[in-house]
Amino acid sequence: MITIKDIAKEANVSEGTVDRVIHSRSGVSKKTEAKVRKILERHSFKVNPVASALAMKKKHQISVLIPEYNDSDLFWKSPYLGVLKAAEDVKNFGVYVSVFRFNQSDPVSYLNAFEDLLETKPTEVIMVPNFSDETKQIIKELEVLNIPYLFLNIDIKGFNNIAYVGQDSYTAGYVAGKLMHLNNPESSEFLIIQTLQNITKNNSISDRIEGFKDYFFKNEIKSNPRGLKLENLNDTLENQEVINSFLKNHPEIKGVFVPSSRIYMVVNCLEEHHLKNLQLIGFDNTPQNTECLINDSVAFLISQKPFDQGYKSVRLLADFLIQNKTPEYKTYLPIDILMKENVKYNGRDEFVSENNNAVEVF
Amino acid sequence: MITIKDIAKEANVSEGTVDRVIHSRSGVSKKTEAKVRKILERHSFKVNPVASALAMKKKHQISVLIPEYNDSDLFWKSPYLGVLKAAEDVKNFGVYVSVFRFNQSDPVSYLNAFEDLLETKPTEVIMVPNFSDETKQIIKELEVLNIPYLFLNIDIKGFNNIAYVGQDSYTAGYVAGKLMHLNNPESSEFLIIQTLQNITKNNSISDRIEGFKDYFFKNEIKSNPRGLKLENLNDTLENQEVINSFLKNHPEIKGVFVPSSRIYMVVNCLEEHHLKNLQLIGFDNTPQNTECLINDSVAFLISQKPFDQGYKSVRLLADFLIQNKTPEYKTYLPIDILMKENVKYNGRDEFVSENNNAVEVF
DNA sequence: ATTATATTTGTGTACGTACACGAAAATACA
DNA sequence: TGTATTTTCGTGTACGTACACAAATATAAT
Repeated sequence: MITIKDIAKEANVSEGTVDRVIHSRSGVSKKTEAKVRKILERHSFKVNPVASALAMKKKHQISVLIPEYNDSDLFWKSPYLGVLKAAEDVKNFGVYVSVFRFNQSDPVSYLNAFEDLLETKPTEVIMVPNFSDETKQIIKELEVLNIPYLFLNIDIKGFNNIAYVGQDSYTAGYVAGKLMHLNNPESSEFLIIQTLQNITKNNSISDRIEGFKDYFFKNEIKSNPRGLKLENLNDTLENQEVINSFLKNHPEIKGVFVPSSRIYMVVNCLEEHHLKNLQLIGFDNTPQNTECLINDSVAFLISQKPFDQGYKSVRLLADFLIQNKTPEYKTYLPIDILMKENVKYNGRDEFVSENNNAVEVF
Repeated sequence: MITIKDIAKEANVSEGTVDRVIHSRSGVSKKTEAKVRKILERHSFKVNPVASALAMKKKHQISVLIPEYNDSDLFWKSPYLGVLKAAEDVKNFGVYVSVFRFNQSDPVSYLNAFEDLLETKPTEVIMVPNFSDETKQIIKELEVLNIPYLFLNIDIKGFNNIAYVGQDSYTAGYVAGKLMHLNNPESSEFLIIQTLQNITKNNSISDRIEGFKDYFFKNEIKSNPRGLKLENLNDTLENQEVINSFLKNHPEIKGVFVPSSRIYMVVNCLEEHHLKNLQLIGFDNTPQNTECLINDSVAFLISQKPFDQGYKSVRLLADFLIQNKTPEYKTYLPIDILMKENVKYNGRDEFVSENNNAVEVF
C-alpha cells in the first residue's frame, strides 16, 4: 500500500505539500504541483479513507426530513431504519445524521419540522417532498443557504435536487398492470381505489395509476378500469359500505388495484366472497400487507425497497462528502414483485436497534 | 463520542488496561477488569472501527474459490464483481481478498485452484462447493488447518461451514412453478430441460426442479412435466434437433422450464413458431438471458442476485473478522422475479473496475 | 527479610492523513 | 543592497486504537 509519505519521498517534497496537491489546496507552485500530480497519477494513488476519516477535522451534518409512521401506516418505518443503519455506518467517518419527521397529512408540521431541521445547520439535506407548495418554500430557503438536497421516494420535477432515490413509479404501476392482466387474461375490468389525499399531494400514486392504465393501452388490451376515490383508507363502516356496494353493482370487476401502501385496509373492508373472487394488487411490504399475501387475500405486492431507499440516500451523500463521488442523478431502486412464496426472503429490514445513538431523532 | 481515554480516566487505570479488557486479553486482575467492564457497559462503549482498523497490526486474508466465467456463460462474472467490490470496501480495514477460479466442469482444476489458494495462507475461505467428492477432500484439509469456510451459491449439507450465502433453490423453483401456472392456468404440460452435468453435480438445479414440481403437487394441480436431459446446453445442431422434435411430438406442452442459467441457449435452439407459443421460464439475469426477456422470447427470469452473493459473502466474513459479528448461518438472498418491464432496474452490477487492485486474481 | 518470579499496570510508538503553524525561499519595493 | 511582503514549503501534532515493552506491584521461594 502506497502512502503519502512514499509519494513525498519520490517527489522530494514534504508530506504536507503532497497533501496540498491531493486536496487542491493553495500554496503550491505550479512546478511542484505538476511534479507531484504526475507521481500520484503514475501510482494511481488513492487516499486511505480510514486514515483520512480519523484525521479529518471537518465534520458533516446530514439532516433528514421524512414522514412519521404509526401503527396503522408503518410504511415510513423502513426508510427510517435504513437511514439509521447508514448513519451508524458513516458516523465514524465524520458524517452525522439527524432525522426530523412530519405528519404526512399536515403541511404545517412539514414546515415546522423543516425549521427545526435548519437548526442543525446541515451541510446536506435529504427530504421527502410531500407537499408541493410548501416544498417550493423549503427549497427556496435551502438554495439561499446553498445547501444541497436530495429527494427521497417522491420524484418532483423542476428543482435542482442533486439526486432522486426511489422507484420509477410509472413503471412500477405498469408492472402492476401486467400482473393484473396475467391472472385475468380474459377480463379487463378492474377497480382502482385511491384516496382524495393522494390525488392532490402525492404524484407517485398518480404515476402508478398512469403506468397501470398504460399497460393495457400500450398492449392494446381493451380495459375499462373504474376508479373509486375515498376520503381516507381506514377500516370504517362507511368505506366498507362504499366499496362493497360498488363491487356488488359492478360484478364484472375481477381485480382491485390499490396504488398506495394501504391495501390491507381494503382487505379489511371487503366482504368474504369478494376476497375469494377478486385479485388484489397493492404496494409495499408493510407487515400488514405481507400478512395479506400470506393468507391469500392479496395476490401481489410491489415493493419499492423502502429500507434501501433510506440507506442509499444517506450513503450516496456520505460518499459524496467523504470521497467526493458525485452521485447518479437518478437512483432507481428495483421494482420487486412479491407474492406469497417469495415474500419471506424479501425486504426484511436488517436489524438496527431503534435507540441507535448515531442519530438524533426529533 | 466516548473514547478509551475517557474510560481509562474514569476507571483510574491506563488506556492499555482498558484495551486489554476490551479485547479480553490476559494480564488484568479480576478486580480491575470488573471495574472497567462496568464502566464500558454503562457507557455502552463501542470501539471506533476506523481508528481500530488503522491501528490493527493483525491482517486477514480471505481467499475465494469460484468458477470462472466465459462469454457463453457469464453467470459467474457477477459474484466475482461482487467479491471485488467488497474487497475494495474492506481492504482499508486490513482484510485482503484473493480470488481463485476453476473450470466448472473439471474437478481437477477445482483441486488445483484450491492448492494454489492454500498458498495465500487464508484466515478464511469462501467457496462454491461444486463437486461433491472433491469438496469433501478440500474441507478435510481446511478443517485440519482450522480455517473457517463459507459456502457460496451452492448449499451442500453435512459440513461445518460457518454460513451459506445464496438462494433457497427449492423455493425459487416453487416460485417458478407458480409463474408457469399463472400464465397457463388451463394447461399443466411442461418441459424441463437440464443437462447431464447438472444432474450429477449441482444440487441447486435439482432443488429447483423439485420445488417446481412441488408447486403443482402441493396445490393439487394435475400436471405432467416432461424432462429432457441433454449432454450440454450449447447451441448445437444436435440440441436443436432434439428439442424441436421433442416439442413437435408433444404439442400439448405449453411451457419450458430451464432450471439453469442457460435458457438463452434453449431460445437459440427453438424454432420460431415454438418461441411464439411457449412460455419460457429460466434463471439468472445474465446479459444474454436479459436480452431474451426484452425481445419477448422468455416470460420470466428468476434472479438469485449473484452480485450480492459475492458481495455479502465477503462482507459477512469481514464483519466477523473486524467487528467479531457472528454471521447468520443461512443468508438467503431474495428470489427476484424479473420480467420485461422491471428487468432494467434490477441487478445491474454496480460498477467496479475489473483491474481492481484490492484483489489478487488467479 | 531478601531475592526471584509471576502478575498486573503504565508508557510510548505506530497506523496514514489533515491541517495549523512557522520556516524558508521567492518576489516586490525602496 | 537591504527590508518588507508574499508565496511556497516543511514540521509537528492530533485523530482513537493496538500492541510491544518497560515499570511497578504482588506473590512465591529461600
